[in-house]
Amino acid sequence: MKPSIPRGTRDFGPAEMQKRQYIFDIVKANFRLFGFAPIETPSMENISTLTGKYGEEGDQLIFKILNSRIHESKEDKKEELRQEFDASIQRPYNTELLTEKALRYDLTVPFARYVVMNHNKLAYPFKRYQIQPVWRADKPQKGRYREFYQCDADVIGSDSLVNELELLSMMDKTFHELNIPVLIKFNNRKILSGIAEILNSSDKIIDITVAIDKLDKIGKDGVIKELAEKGISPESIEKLKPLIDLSGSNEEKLKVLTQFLSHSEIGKKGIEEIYFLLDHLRTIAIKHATIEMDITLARGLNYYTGTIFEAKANAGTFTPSILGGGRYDDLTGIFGLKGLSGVGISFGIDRIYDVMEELELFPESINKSSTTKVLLANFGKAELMHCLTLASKLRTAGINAEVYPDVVKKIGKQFEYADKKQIPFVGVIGSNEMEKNTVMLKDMSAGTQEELNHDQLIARLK
RNA sequence: GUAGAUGUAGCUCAGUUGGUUAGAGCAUCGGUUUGUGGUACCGAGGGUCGAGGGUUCGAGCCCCUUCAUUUACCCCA
Repeated sequence: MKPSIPRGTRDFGPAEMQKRQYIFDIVKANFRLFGFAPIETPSMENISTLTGKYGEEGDQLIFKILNSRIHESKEDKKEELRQEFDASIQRPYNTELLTEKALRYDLTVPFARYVVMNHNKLAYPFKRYQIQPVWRADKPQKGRYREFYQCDADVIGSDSLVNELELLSMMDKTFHELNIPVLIKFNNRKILSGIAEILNSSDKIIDITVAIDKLDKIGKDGVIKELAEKGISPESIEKLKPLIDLSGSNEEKLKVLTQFLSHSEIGKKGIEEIYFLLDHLRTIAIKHATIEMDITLARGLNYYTGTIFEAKANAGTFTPSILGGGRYDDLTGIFGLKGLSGVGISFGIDRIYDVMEELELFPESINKSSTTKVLLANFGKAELMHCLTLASKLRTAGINAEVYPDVVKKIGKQFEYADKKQIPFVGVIGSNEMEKNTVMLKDMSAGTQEELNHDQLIARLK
């Protein structure tokens, strides 16, 4: 049998893990620096926890888990199961008779569930980070996987826009440390709601923003055509024209918007919030990222209600969104806990990896498959035991060391192993060295070697 | 869902209008070298050409079906 893995999933070898870990470490360090504490939640949730939170399209991308041991059901139940199975082939959902559990689709909804279940134990505002895989039953493509990691940081129980500022600052710092030139776009759902209010078509707001978002790709006429196809009235399209044409600096765009939304309370609130963020960007000293307001930024997840964020690499040809996030006023409400506002972001580490790979941003030092500093090569059983003692001495000194565990005919094999694993030094211990209590240390890249006693060896490798 | 591309050795891929025993590089193993890898040279093993059917004297190549992978649209990290 030829082995394979499910599509949209990947194995990660040591060399890839080294680089992935590098990203995780930087992200995690920044989460901690900004006061976020870690939690983890189960890979699977009750399906009722997840459905209805991600919009119609999102719901269909949830990976469902078939109920276990259905073969043990009583006979009358089996008939019911059969009917449900037949029915579920005809429609895009099935009941909990077949599926009670599902793999998590993101980390935000499980977080909301966690907050509700642990309400009395938490100190608000509660700041948590969470780095775990999520699963989506999407069709895989470049930069789109069925299993991928999200790195979330959310603060819940505070409606202050200072949280948004802190998150912006954290994004800037993190991407700076990763050395990724980044464009952070932000918008406010209240503005989108305002636009819908003015046009009197709140149900079409997603269609409208999606259409406007395509301006770059299909041009102004294309956008207008798409709006018409989505059932937007000609009068509304006429009204929208200044927004389609929106360009210039953040200030110029806001001026147009302010006028457009002058009769929408919620729209005006959105503008106020955006001004707050823009006014204080200087305070938080964004050093690296380009920050841009973009009223076409909509984001699919339907729980966002305020600020929304998205980041893309600002270089290269492969520029998928590598971070998303936003504010949700009432995510815990559906789980019965009202009045907790939250805001959070999610780094998409798999795409960050792909982008960094394309732009060759991984530092040389981590670009190898092993962290071993020295391999102790041996010539026989007695030498091998001697190596073990020396290895533990090296490790006590904090030097990553490994011992070649087999006694082999050709010593070259051990050098070959070190070479393949890119181990920089090989310590050779034969009977000569053992007698003198020394090591013949070879520098693998230079090809040179010198005989050292144990103290010299440690000093040399430190 | 819609459209395109690709399936040949463990991996990456060649393979001429259809014509003897299907090739290369890398990897593996052995040797040149029984105290030295990466470089060089010599040799070896390894294939139901994704699967099934059809056309033909003859199919890796043409036709049909099917499965898998992949890219784009939609949406998203």
